[in-house]
Amino acid sequence: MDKMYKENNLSKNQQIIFDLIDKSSEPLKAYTILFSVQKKGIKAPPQVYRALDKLVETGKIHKIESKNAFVACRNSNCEISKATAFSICESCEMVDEISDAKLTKYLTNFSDKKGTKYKRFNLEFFGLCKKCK
Amino acid sequence: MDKMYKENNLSKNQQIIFDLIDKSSEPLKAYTILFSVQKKGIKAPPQVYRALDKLVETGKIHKIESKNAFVACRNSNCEISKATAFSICESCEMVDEISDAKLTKYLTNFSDKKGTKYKRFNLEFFGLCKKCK
DNA sequence: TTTAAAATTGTTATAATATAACATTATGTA
DNA sequence: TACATAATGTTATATTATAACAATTTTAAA
Repeated sequence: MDKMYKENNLSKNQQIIFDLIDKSSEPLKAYTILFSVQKKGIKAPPQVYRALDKLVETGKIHKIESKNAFVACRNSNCEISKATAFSICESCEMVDEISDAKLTKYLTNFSDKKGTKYKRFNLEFFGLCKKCK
Repeated sequence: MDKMYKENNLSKNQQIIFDLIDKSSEPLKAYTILFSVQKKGIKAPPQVYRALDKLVETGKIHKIESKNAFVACRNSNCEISKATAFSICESCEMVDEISDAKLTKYLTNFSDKKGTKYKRFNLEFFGLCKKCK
């Protein structure tokens, strides 16, 4: 097969899975992804999980830990997932990535009582979205 | 059996499982808990998960979402888990609950660009703990 | 341009995490 | 008491994730 993934940095499976997540209006779970991409030849869980791992690692997607689901990164400032924040609707399950420079700065600079700073954080806010209120 | 759990508000299984988590120096996973309490008559996953659910609901423990593991609440100010923050060591897996009034206030009052406030948040900081640095 | 290392893929099996469903017993309260 | 609610016990199964190994593709260095 011709060098299929030179100009961008995603491999075939990574691209297929990223496109799916990127187009989705809601977080996608690994097995939902698996079922969706079986017609494209991705047939087994490890293929999905490996692509997901790589996409998380490179900051193209984020894992919503409380939901075991994945969303495309919408925040060019999250610096490869060192500083992620999300709002999650408890009713409709909608997830939005929060891009708030002040919040990022506050948390990135946060140090605990012993003066320890952290390399990375993940913040999940829960409530009702506009629609569900 | 005599009313075994009147004076406190935990049932037998809940108490057994809470005690185990409370004494642990590290987050415990559901199946680790299951193996530990089998000699006490708790034999099946649903018994563990039900107790965990209740303990989370009542704020006695918290779930560390990035690890699928549980720690006892060390922060009387988290108000039944409406405002939780943890520091997590990426090397030794140690988890500490952060009790920081300013941080709690900042995040509790946080509203996004549309002015939406949230009911609850969970924040996980990652880095190296004192020992591992 | 070979060629070797690294990354990616394909595949089977299985591990780890979590819940459904239903019967039974214990507890709190009218 | 007696009823409702909460908790328990049990079996089965659903969901999420990784181990292990073989093969292919890509990258980059010699």
